[in-house]
Amino acid sequence: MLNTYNSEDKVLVAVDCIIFGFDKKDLKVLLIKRDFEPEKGKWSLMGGFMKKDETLDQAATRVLYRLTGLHDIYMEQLYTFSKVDRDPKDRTISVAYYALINIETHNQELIEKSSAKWFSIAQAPELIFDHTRMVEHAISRLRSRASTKPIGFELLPDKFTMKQLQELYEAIFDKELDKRNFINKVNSLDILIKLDEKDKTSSKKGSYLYTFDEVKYNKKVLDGFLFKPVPYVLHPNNR
Amino acid sequence: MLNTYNSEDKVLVAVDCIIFGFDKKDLKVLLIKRDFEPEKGKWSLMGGFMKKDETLDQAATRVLYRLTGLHDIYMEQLYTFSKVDRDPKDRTISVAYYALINIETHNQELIEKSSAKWFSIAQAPELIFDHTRMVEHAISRLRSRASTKPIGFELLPDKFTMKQLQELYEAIFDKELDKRNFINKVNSLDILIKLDEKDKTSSKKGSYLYTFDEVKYNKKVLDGFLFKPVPYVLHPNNR
DNA sequence: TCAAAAGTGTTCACCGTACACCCATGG
DNA sequence: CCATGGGTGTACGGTGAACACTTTTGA
Repeated sequence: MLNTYNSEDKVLVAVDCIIFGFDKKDLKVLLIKRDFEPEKGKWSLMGGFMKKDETLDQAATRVLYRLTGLHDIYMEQLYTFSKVDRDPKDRTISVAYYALINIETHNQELIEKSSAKWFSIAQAPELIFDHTRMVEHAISRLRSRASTKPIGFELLPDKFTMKQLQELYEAIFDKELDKRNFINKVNSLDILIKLDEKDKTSSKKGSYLYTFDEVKYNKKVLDGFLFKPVPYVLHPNNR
Repeated sequence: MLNTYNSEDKVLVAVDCIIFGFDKKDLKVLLIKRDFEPEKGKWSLMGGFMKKDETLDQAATRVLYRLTGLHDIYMEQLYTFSKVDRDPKDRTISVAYYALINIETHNQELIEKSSAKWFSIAQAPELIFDHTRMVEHAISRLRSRASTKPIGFELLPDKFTMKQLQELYEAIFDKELDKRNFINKVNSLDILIKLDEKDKTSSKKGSYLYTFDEVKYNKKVLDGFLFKPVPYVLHPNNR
């Protein structure tokens, strides 16, 4: 019988998190030096195993909290990796999640305690198992998301300059953008609030600070701006 | 210790397949009437459990073959569902796959033996567990794929008319399209071969049959048409 | 000869892109 | 007063969307 619940086929389900941050001009990933076997001493993504009484989202949230001390992180399931020998110690599958955090707000102590470190994407070391593929996958996803929705506010401080926002997009797409076109585009979206404050750290004139207007943004998402993301709903009257 | 390989947390990993087909003017899903517990007698997706010595892709391929008798099916991993009580019998997680098949080529006997049936999307019955959500998710993904790559040739017979191709897109997006714009667009992609044959079943004049030009298509995918799908590769010199 | 489906082009609005100069200020 | 980064507008080409009439042929 093919549909039996055969407990011999039970496996461990790992959750691995690709944690993105942005600092100055660089898109970064948070990696840890493993202090346990297998592959002790090598760099890897932050991960853990899903417990029998939690969902994958809960497991990912738990892992992220353990490393960063942050709740309410922007997080999304990516893909499930299942090569039979991906983990030499035991048969596992791993569900990859990616997360976007403001690099200034996380808990520095926790990170040090976990021997974690931020790496610029281009300078990331080789990772254990299939973790390098996971990071590549996450960057692709981050790019396609950033093309359709204004992502990235999660990665910046509350107040930021247009320059910073532009540099973030340049880092995500690894491509230089035209200043005027970028600003025109962002302004046409009408989701930023221009503050009266200026940031004078990088020039004599100073540049205006902006914040993200969540109310307008949420309204736009519902109305479907950029693409219209028509979700398909079956049995809409019966949910 | 948080990173232990604790075998108490091992779970069964299901694979559920959303199998799409296209017939006349309707996008369809293949569903089975369960002849086993739990939820015996109800409609569900075709599924099975991943074995300890196979990958998820292999499990999905096996499940699809069991139901359709087909190899080399277009298939893609969708998302992993993990609500703790999603399956009342035992703790499981389920990795959803969607597949596109030509509705004329599958093995009719196998389908009947599995008490499976094709349903138009709009008339699909309520499904067990979280399967309805899986189908919704699959349709959303199918739409976003169909917006970026010409998908759909998998769903049509080898030779097809422009009308059929248009009706397929209309079914996927649940939206009427303009005949002239559609044809112009498809022709500008330059991935079809116009045959000398005509299909006379639906009109006196007859309409030309086309086939999909795989060589040109693959070349275009590599060159990146529509979107440029810049995949991100870490350590490109070291793979 | 006529009903029924197939086939075929043009116009217009909008969006993405390329591109260069003046402004404000602290040192 | 000048060097440094900040801020601003326009012109052009290409793409997506709207739109209607002629052709073929079997009944």
